[in-house]
Amino acid sequence: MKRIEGRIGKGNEKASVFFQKAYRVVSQIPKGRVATYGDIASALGISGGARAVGRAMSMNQDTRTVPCHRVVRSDGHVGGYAKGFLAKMALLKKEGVSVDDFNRKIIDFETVRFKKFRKKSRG
DNA sequence: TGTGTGACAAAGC
DNA sequence: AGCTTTGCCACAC
Repeated sequence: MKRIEGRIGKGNEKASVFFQKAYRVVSQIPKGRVATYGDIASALGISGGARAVGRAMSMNQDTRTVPCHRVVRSDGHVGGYAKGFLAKMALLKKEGVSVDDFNRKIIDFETVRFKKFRKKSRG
């Protein structure tokens, strides 16, 4: 966990353990795939704590350490982004995820949806 | 200890 | 199909 711990320290020293775990789960999302806040929360062990996850994402300023842009809403909406949903859609499209610029929603959401999270990074 | 907030989620109209 | 309301969690004051 120290790996991320150091990264988070980059202006986010207030990050709690819960946040660090959230970042770790999000970082598990492979390229070209997306996940929902609820799934992230569930992976962390808190079902219904989607909002808490959202907070963790918002708190994260290092978009390079954590691919928070791969986290979208359960309804397929791209959701928000520290840099703006525009940047979020751009990143997703660059990775191969089809996004609707008009409705700002993920195309084939259920297809690119990644929910094969693991509780421990040890595999 | 209690209240307010936020990149959410599900239900109701 | 779209908006509004309520519920949830963890954090900050």
